[in-house]
This record gives sequence, structure tokens and C-alpha cells, in this order.
Amino acid sequence: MSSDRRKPYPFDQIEPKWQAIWDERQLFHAPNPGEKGFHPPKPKFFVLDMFPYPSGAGLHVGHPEGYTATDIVARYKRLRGFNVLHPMGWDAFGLPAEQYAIKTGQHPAVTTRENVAKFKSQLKRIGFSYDWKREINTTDPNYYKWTQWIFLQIYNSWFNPETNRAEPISTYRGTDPDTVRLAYVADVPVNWCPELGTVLANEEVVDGKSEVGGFPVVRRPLRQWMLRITAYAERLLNELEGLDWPEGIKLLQRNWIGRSQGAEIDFKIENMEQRIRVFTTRPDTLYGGTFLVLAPEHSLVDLIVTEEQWPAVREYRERAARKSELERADLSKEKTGVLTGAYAINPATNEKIPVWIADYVLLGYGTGAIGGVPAHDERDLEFAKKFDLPIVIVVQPTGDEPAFGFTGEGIAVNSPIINGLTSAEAKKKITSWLEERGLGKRAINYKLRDWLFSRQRYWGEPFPIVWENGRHRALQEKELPVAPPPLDDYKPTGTGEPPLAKAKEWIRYSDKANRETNTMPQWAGSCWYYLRFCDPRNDKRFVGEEAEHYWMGGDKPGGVDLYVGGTEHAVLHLLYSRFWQKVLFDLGYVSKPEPFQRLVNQGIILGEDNQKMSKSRGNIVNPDDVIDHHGADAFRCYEMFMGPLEQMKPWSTRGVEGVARFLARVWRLLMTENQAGDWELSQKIKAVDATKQQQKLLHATIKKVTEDIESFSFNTAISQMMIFVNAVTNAETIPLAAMRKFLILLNPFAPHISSELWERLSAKFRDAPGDVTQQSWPVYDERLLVEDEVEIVIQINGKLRDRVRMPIVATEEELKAAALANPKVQDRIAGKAVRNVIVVPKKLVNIVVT
RNA sequence: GCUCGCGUGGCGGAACUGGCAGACGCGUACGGCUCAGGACCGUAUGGGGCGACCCGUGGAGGUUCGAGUCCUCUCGCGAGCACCA
Repeated sequence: MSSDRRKPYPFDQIEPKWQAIWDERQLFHAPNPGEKGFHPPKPKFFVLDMFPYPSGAGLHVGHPEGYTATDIVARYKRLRGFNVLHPMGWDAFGLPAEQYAIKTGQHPAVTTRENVAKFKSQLKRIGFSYDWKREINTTDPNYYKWTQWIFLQIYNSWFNPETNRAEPISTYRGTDPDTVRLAYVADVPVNWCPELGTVLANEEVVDGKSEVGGFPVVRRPLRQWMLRITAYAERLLNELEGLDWPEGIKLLQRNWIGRSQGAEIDFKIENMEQRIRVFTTRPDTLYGGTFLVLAPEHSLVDLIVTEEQWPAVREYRERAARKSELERADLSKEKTGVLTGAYAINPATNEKIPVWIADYVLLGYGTGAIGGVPAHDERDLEFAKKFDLPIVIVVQPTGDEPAFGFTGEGIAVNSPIINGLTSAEAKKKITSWLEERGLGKRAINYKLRDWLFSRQRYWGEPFPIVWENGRHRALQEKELPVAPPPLDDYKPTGTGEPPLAKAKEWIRYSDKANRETNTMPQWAGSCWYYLRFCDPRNDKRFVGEEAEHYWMGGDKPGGVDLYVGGTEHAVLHLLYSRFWQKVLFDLGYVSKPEPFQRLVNQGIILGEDNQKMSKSRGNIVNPDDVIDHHGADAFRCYEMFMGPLEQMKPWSTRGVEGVARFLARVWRLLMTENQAGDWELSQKIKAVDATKQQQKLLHATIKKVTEDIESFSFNTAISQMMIFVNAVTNAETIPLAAMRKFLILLNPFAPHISSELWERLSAKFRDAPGDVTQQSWPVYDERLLVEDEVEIVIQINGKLRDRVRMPIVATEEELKAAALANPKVQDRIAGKAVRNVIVVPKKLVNIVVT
């Protein structure tokens, strides 16, 4: 007696069989222009997954959700005659491999190789139709050579505000190009994570902790490489407009970029030459400004602070510096601050107002200084109350809310030159007034900060930069790639000096020059990988011109036609790669300013207990187990049948059984088991015409599945196929041609079983040459879908009372007459007045009575 | 606190521009077939009532001949931002 249960159909045999065939025949390889097998008339379709970081834990059920969706689309588009680019690769630089190396001494490259092999075999088991000839790995020198090359293009260019685009640094006419490069070095307060021994980008810090690992992050000044992404703030914001992305993601990016419009106003300091510049979105409240506040770190503080205030200021600054980001941002705490002892002049009122420092003002935003308008700003009000500062009302609400503490728009009061104007008008007028006097100007501010681009890590791309006499200098293209040095000890130094600094020989570039020892962040490789997929083996260029033009759409709309991934990259990868794409576009290297035309986010898959899957909860579902039990086709179909792709939804073991049962029914529809226990083709299959009803259902199914794939409603597409199979199951004879069409519809969802059944049909009937993957997508005939009769709903006062079958050609008058003559209606409306009869052709009649 | 998104049976979810609420699947019940095997097949399945009928899409209003769908308010859940001047 065998312990393993008999399989409802032999997926364990047919799935490996077809995977091997696909591999061997390179069936899913997409030829590039000029290559063998390339057909110019075929339209292109670029469908991309967010490539994974190959972790040691292997694939979890969340990964294949998006991958299955894109695979269905890829297979569908091929059947529709597209040349489909559907690639996969590995985003393999990153912390886990490095931390494993620190623990065990095993080189990250070895760990990466092992993990990639594991991921790849898991993906292959699911039957994804990737073009494996295009596989890329960000840690491959042939790949990161070009990541470094792109960095050099960024380094060697600047953003020309007049043309609003990046240009080669040679076009810069100023004295020091290093001040305008898109990649530059700056001493900035950075997010330093002691536990990880590295700095992190703003985007990588969540609630004062590292996104990876959740370790505390503190502010610390360090000299770091930055990328001038802020130069692109406006374009990154505006060009979101034309993208077919979920509104939620667009909104996240808009908020992250955080554009606000207002004015910069200069305040004279009493008895000093310097002026304090503040940024405000409400210049119309200038008359209500009764104090100024500078960020504690503001550079003017040293100059303006008075002798007697020095001790207090120094102490306050030290305390602020010691605070973590989290403590500083704690909203529940009371406002703090100290007087500098200096006074400024409000340019509108000419009054003397005190200058304070307080940590609620951030150095990083605006000018690092604000004008305090306590009557119309919550924070300023809180501050003014705490320190007993004057409060002057200058905006009168138009509603009946109190003016005190009113932060909305209203009418200007107590403001001589703008009295009576609406806030919008007042803003314009006061700003012009300031501009005329050289006291201020219109200004736009962004929350977006420049991208902190260096990391103190081993397992990342080294910068193609050397230092000589304290100045940085780019390497030549021919010196790429710059490989990381071999090291025995990968540990962070803890001082902020990168581990590469330990490689004494590697650092020494020449007698005079040393190599840069920072590495690039993990995002670097993923910023442009979609471009490399177009031409992954090119050793002359990061992507061949013709290949880029073809796959990214050239002058036609497109780019990556479909990009599927999680929302977690909304302000990280998706913002960074848009930025790189724009730089490359400006410099003439690529044909599109935006990389991803259409973006779809898959929702998270929860555990069976409705909780987030996690090791500690013990609710993780392993795809390998599911495939062992039910096969890859059932796994794929269940991932899609669970519910809408974008939605968060829980895993259900029972649910998998349901779809597995469906596939088994498909199998048994065409196959029967003989005495010996072998599967053979069912005798019920005949090369006969389908019945009228079968024909109608088939065409309804073609229509529904086609439309549902186009609209990403994979769950309802599967429902419709279930309805079809349920209906055909009881038929005496099974019409061959209809089943052929059905198998093509099923193929994108369940490629193995549909391939096998197709082949078995071909062995007997020889009516359709080739594999199912080589067929073309069925077309439905609208004429077959129209009914002769329809069911008309009869309502009285909007409530369902009866249904009658009527010819589809029935006129409104006929429908109305039939409804009124209906016995149930007669009973109900007896003695009542019919006030109105609404007729919706082919649908319903609604009788309105009193 | 602010900004988005979402609330439909015992469960996952269907329902195109307002037009038969609950497709499909799970679960459950009964029946069949069987070596009672957690396999397979069939039938039923929103709630209430013996019944004709009545009630039902988080809650309260509104628009409409007609609302799960549109509008207003409200409650709950999820996500994002969080002193951004």
C-alpha cells in the first residue's frame, strides 16, 4: 500500500515534462530587432515584475502572486500575436548576504549564487514563461559595470535651470562645476544607523528606525555622496500625470515630493548686516508675524546670539542634537525653545520682533527659519502661548468660526496694504509688494530631499571615483567595472569609515590618488534594470540603441507596458528609477522620459489566520508544499482566484482544493481511466459541432475571459471557465473544436494541463498542428451571444414581483402591455391607480402605483 | 491630527454606464456510488415565517420610478504622512 494519496490527475508528471520542453525549445525567448526569428510587423509588449532580492528563505506565496498575473498577461499577449518581453533577474546586492558573510566568513557572492539557484528553481517549478536568456544579476560585473557607467553620466552632468534638464557638465559656465554636478559630495546631517554601521536615505528610515531590521537611526554629520534628485522635483511631480498608475501611488509620490508654493521673505536683524530668510505659504499673514524661529542648527545662530543668551542656546542645541529623530518628532510633547537675544524687523509692520530657536523648526525644510504667526498657525500658537508672545489676528474667516487660531483662508484684516482682500489675492499683492522692495520673492518648496547615495557597506557597487588632493575625480569608462576588493573581514568599522577602507592595496589607485571607499545603495541596480533587460548581453553599451528604442516604445506610447509589484516601493525604487530615466533621457541615451507606463500593485497575501505572514506567527505558506500537493497549475489558479489582484486577502488551504478540483474536472472531461489504471482520451470527444447552447456558452466564455484578462479580473475569468466546464461535464458528446478553444483560454492560467491535454487531443485527431502555446487566441462572435428571448423583470414600485420571458424584439408597448396583463400584477394593483410605467428595453418594467 | 482606500451570507468574493443582490469557489446538510476513503457524482443552502409574504449590502438621512452603486453626515477597519511653516 502506498502512503501517498493517488493524485486526482497526474500533474506531478506533466508539469516537469512541459517545463523541460519549454526550456529546451526556448519557447519564450523574445528576439530583438535584427535577431533570428524577429518579425517586424509584430507589436511589442514589455511586461515586467519587480525582480526579487534572492534571500536565503526562498520564495514565499506573496512573490508569485504578481508573477502569476504578469505571466498570464505575457502568455495571453503571445497568443494574441505580440512579441512579448517577459524577463526575470536578481536584485542581489544587499544587506542580508553581507550580514551572513560577517557571521560565517562566506563571501556574499557565494551566498548570492546559492540563493539565486534556489529562487530560480522555485520559479521554474511554477511554470513561468520567462525569457531566461535575458536573466540578469545586479552583482554580476557585466551588469554593475553599467550601473557604474550610469553613475558617471550623472556625475558628469548638471541640471540647467534654463533648459530645465540635465546637460553635460561641459556646458556649465560657472567657476566650480563641483557645486552643480548631479552627483556631489556634501557634509550633511545624515541618518546614521549604528547597528547596521551605515547611513540610510530618508526613504529607508521609517519612524526613526531602519526600514531593514528596525534598528534606531540617529542624526550625524558625515561627508556623503548625494544625487541631486531635487532638481527634478517639478518634473517628477508633473509627469506623474500621464502615467497609468494607481491613484494611491501617485498620491504617495506627490506627497513625498511635497510641493508647496509661497514666498521667501527677508527679515532684517537689528544692528546687523545679515538678514534672516524665512519661507512661508501664507505671506498674507505677514502682519501677524510677532516672532521668528530658527532651527537650532541654523548657521546664523552663531552670529546673532547675544552674550547673555549663549549658555542657554548652547545647552539647547546640545540637547537637540542628542535627541533621536523619533523624540524630536514627538508631537505630544510640549514646545520648547530659547531666545537668541537678537531682534528682527517685520518688514510689513516695521516692528521689532524677537528671534528664537526651537526644535520644531527643521533645518532641512524651506530656509530652516520661520516667521511665527500665532493667530493663524497651530504650532506657532502653541509656542506663543508657552512663551507668552503677542498674538495678532490678521485673517477673518468668512464662516462663523473664531478668527483666533484660524488656519484656513479668509479675508485679510489689520494688514493695511491688503485689508479686505481674500487670502489668495492678499498673497499675490503682498508678495509683489515685497518683491518691489527687494524684501522677498515668490518661492516654491519641496519636501523632497537630495538622495543620499553612499553606504558604508561591502556588498554594493564601488563608486568609479578616486580622490586626489582632497578632490574627487571620475574614472574613465575603460576602467570599468570597478570590482569590490577581496576582504577577510566584512564587518563595519563602526566609525563611519566603510569596510572597503580595510583593503589597503585596493584603495591605492596611484601614487597620488586613492579610491572612494563608499558603495552605492541597493537601489542603484534596480534603477535601470528594465533597460538592461532589453539587451542584457551588450558589452558595448548599457543597452543597445535599437533594442531600447524597440522595447521601450521609441516614439510610440509605451515604455514598460505593464509593471506589477508591491506598494512598498512607492517612494523608493519607483521614484529613484523615474529620476535616473529622466537623466538618461535628458542626456539622449533613452527614448522615453518615463520608464513605466502602466503600474499595478498586487495586494498582500495574509496567512490563513488573517494575519500578516511571519515566522513568529507560524502562518507562512510555502509554495513548494502547495505544488507538491496540488500542482503548479492549481497553485497559479488559486493565487488568481482568491480575489482581485490589488486587494489584501487571506490564504485558504480549502480554497486551493477548490481550484485543484476544477482542474481535475477539466482533466476528467477529456480523459478517462482504463482498467489498467492508465489515463486515456475519453470516447465522448467527437469532431462534431457544439450544440447551440454550448456554442453560446463557449463564446460568452471567450468574451469574458478576454475582457477579464485585459482588466486584471483574473478571479472572474476563472469563475467563467468553471461555469463552462460545469456545463460541458454532463454532455453526452464533447465537441472537439470547442474544447480546443477552451484549452487556449485556459492556457495562460494553467499552462501545463492545457498543454498536455492539447497534445493528447492532437495525438488522436491531428486537426491542429503545434502546441497550445503556438495557437492564436480565440475570437468570439457577438452574433452567437444574442438571445432570441430575454427574461423581463416586472417590478411594482421598484420591488420585484415576477419575471416573464419575452422575445428580444418586443417593443416597449408590448412589454408594458404584458406587464400590466400579468396575473400577479393584476392582483396587486387591483383598486389602485397606475401613475407611471417605466420600461427599460430587454431588462424590466416598473409599474408605479399609489 | 491630516490625506487616501475599504465595509456585501458562516468564509474568499460576484454584480458593465443606477435596473433580478449574493455569480464562482469554500464550508454545511441530505442523497448516490463505494473497501464509510478527508475520493467522486447529484440536490439544497442570505435571514425570518407553516404560509401568501416580509426583511436584507456597517449605521442614519437624501436624490430617483428604481440605490450595494450617486450625495450628506456618522461609525468601524486598513494604509500613508506626521511639527513640512
